[in-house]
Amino acid sequence: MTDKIPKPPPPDTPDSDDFTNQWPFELSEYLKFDDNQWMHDGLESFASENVSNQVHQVSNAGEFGGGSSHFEGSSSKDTSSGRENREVRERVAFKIMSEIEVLDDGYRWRKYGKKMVKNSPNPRNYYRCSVDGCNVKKRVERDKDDPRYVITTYEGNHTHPSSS
DNA sequence: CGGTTTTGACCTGCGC
DNA sequence: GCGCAGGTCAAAACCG
Repeated sequence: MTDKIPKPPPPDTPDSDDFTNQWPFELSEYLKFDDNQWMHDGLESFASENVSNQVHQVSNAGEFGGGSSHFEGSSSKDTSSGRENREVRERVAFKIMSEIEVLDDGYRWRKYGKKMVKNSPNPRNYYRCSVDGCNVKKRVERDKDDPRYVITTYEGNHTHPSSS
């Protein structure tokens, strides 16, 4: 990771406006927006089974900053068994056509785990923001149907300015 | 030297 | 109650 490669859309940041102005363009330069999509509800099912049939389109960069990416899929577990409902971590997943799995999005990610999913012959990588105080997590997995596609799932939002 | 990566083990939740 | 799948942590190795 030394090259300044385009990066996928960040989960959510106060500077989302800044991202909105750079990533969509850079991405299209290195990657192909053939079927990228947004998901928030069927994310799990999406990345687990039909990784190319649902979700929304991401042609609108304005959605990033204007619509504020506040996607939350799990937030209905507080009165189930006395379990506290910790902060609602927004989950955003993207499917992009790229040979690179982890793109430089301006943040430093530390890989903390790798797992082999049953539904895919490809392993799933788990990354975490190495910045202290920033508990953002990133999950990267290769599409089982299209190995040329990479599914990146962001969890949480950065609480610090991006480098660069 | 610091930070990061890597791999295996461990833990938790859910399903049957 | 046990098994499976997914997710996370930790110790060692490696890189710049």
